[in-house]
Amino acid sequence: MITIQNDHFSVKKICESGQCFRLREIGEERYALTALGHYMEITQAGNKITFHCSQEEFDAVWSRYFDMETDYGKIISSVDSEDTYLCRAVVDGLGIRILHQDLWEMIVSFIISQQNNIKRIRKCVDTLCVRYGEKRITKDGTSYYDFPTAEALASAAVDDLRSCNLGYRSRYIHDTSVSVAHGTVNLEAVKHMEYEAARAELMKLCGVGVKVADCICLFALHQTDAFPKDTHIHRVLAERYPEGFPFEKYKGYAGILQQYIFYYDLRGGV
DNA sequence: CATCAGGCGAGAC
DNA sequence: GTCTCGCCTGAT
Repeated sequence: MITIQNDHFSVKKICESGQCFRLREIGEERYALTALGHYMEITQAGNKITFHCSQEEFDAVWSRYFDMETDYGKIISSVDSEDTYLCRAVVDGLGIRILHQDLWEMIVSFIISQQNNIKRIRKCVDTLCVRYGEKRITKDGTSYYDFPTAEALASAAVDDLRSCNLGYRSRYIHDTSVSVAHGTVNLEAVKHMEYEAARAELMKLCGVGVKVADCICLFALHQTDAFPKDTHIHRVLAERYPEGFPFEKYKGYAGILQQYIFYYDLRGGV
């Protein structure tokens, strides 16, 4: 178990920002994360974060997952001081990070996310994991489920998926799982593509449109130019940036700012 | 009882 | 290319 101090790391805000549906609060300042075939608990008091894992596991798995190489202070200080809305958003979201999550998991999660709310998205994802994921048990006896593989989901009947309360997204998940399991869309290749190519390739998947593809690019491929525009972002851009959002000022990381704006708006920021 | 939640696909034009 | 419409389900 290792403890670090970092002003730009808030498990709570990462959890609330809705990019990861398998990070959940399990107690006072205590969180459980299931990702990349691992389970880990995290506790945080102020800027002190404790990862309940070995140093080796942290270095091998979580350091990259939590994007520890990126200097979020630098990003925040680069915000135009005259852009008072964006300044308020980044201050409110201090501690948010863009995770490096699993590509397949993000594809399925964000197909589920359309016309859906975070609470129900979590429930749907959990159900899929319990029904189709591998069950595992940690050294201290905590059981958890891996995210199901494309093959596992592809072999499920659409009606079985429907009974996971996926609604009309059941067919999308089924068709997409088949495409990936059969290699019609090669995810290993997608991982090595540039942003535009990856986005276009992902949109070949059923249920993946512009917005979902951008979420996948941002949260799995760490393509920080990707700027997912959902209904919240559309409204904020129309209200706050009638002349257009200044993408040229934030080339290479506008997507990270999108996440601050999304989180700020979600919490009722004005 | 309506409406809506981090859209998308299909069909019309 | 752009527009419209219908869509599962649960929360409010």
